Amino acid sequence: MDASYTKSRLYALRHSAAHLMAQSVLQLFPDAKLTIGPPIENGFYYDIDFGDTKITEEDLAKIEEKMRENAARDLPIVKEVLTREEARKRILDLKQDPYKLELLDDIPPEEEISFYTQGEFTDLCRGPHVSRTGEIQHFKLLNIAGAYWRGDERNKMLTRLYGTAFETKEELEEYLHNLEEAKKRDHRVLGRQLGLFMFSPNVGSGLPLWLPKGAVMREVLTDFLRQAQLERGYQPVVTPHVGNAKLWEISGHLHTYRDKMFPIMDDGREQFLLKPMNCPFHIEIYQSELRSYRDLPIRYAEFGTVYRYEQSGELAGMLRVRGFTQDDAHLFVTPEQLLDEFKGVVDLMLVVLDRLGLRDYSVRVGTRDPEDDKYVGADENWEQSEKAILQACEDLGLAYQVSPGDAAFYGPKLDLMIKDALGRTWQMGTVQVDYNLPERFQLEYIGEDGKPHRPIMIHRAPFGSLERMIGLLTEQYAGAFPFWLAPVQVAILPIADRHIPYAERVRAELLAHRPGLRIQLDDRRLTLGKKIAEAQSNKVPYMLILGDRDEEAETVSVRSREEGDLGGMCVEGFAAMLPAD
RNA sequence: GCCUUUGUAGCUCAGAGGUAGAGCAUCCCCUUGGUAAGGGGAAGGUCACGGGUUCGAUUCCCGUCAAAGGCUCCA
Repeated sequence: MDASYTKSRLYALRHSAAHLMAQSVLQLFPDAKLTIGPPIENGFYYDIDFGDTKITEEDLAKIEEKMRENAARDLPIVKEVLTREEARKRILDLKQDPYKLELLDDIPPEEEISFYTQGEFTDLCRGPHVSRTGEIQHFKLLNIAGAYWRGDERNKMLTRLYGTAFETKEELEEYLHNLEEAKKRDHRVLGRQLGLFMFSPNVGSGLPLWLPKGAVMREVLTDFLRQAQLERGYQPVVTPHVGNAKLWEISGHLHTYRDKMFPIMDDGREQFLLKPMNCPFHIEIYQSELRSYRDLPIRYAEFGTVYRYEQSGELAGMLRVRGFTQDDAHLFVTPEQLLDEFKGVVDLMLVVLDRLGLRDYSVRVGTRDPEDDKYVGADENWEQSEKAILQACEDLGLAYQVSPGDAAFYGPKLDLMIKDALGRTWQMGTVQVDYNLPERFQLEYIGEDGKPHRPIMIHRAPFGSLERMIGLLTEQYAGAFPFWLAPVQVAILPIADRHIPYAERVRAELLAHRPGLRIQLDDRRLTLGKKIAEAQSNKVPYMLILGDRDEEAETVSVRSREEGDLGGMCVEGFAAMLPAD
């Protein structure tokens, strides 16, 4: 949230709406305990402990009704500053312990302690608020969710009530309308409509099945990246989906990552794991020979499918699945090469983003959370690698934000973050510096001095995963993919059966001009309008309509997805007007 | 995993304590057509699965599975 929002009247209005909701909740459920209730990007929420009472959507409607009554009372909202002792007493009087007392204890000594009161309702709160409840006119409660106290799953689960509020009725209605519109761009809806991918309960939760058109998109994307990587000195490798559990014991995954892995397979002699990451395999390849400093950097790339046993409640269409293909690579570099190689990777990521037409992304540098002990490796290595990442960002002029606690357990990283149709942020591409695995696997190269040295690893995936990337691209483009990515690029629509032979000729000629062009010839006996409607809803970039007139003149009638009827032209002319790639 | 919600034909959805309907898609027939859906007919459902209440459950209750929105965690 940017500063202009947090200082805006809208922000205060939503904050006050949260209070209005809390007031109404206490009228209906006097034993409820309030915790925190802030404004958020598109509205507000309040986390409330309802004890053993289950809150349902019917209650939400009642609460909203009560809110309208309290707004109509047009109560003044009054601020009051208390001392810490007075505040403690007030909270106990209001029966809002223990949560509010905990919050009170967190307020630093130099900060003032304020309460806001409207009618019989008083809440510990930093403010600011609007001046009267009557100002809160255009709001709606949206949904109920569970949320852990202080965001920690070891704590009690509270009930979170979400709502939104706006200055005007029009803005509220527009927001609700946009929510509906966003649902139409949902990749799960479009994925089915466009025949890209599916899930089947018979296969398993979070395990996608790629349909022919989605599989084509995967190939287009991998071909593109494979080429870009070849140009940058990457070498392809291929490794299995399963491997001996010992590998992950050495890597530390079994210790740190166990609950994210599918259960161990045990044949009584050996134990195997479905790989959650490709790194140990690439490391084995690195170690298959004695390496010289002259060999480095080594860049092993693999479109590797990995399996992670994500919590069931976390799965989200293609954006979070349990089996996915990373456009993975591991770079083995000397300390002197680290910065340049890191920059090279980020540069490749920017090329990829540009190609995909993704402009609206943010860069997050994930560093260690000093409070957390999940991280492995020496402090000086962490410091060095965090420094290298920040240096690379500076050198490349990237706008980034540092996010403590978002590092991988083995090293800091740089992530590309992109929003989906519903405004949720997802991590896409990632680059991670790793001193830990080289240590654990005792990786070495022989340096100029003839002595063994330890390389540094860089893990990186510009797409992140094909699943997430294609899911996200589907939402970004609302299914109308750019020409080079469209699963079907040209639909040939003969008007009547007698035009099919001509359609076949046109297809052959078009392929001669543009080898590999993805053409679909619709030779079904349907009306032209029907064929166009179908091709249009499948978002095919170009349609070629072929009837008597075209056959006679040796032309094709072109219809574009965006611009409609473009008129007749010869096949060569059409081939020439197609986008270059 | 936890909280809330949902699960009816391939898809989108309607329905009610007494044994289920529409549109689209599918199949057949007619239509050979010029820029977003020609006409007619047929077929298609253990109402997610398993228990319970009831004379009777797809409908009410419990459990399981799956999905959605959150929370915690990650490409």
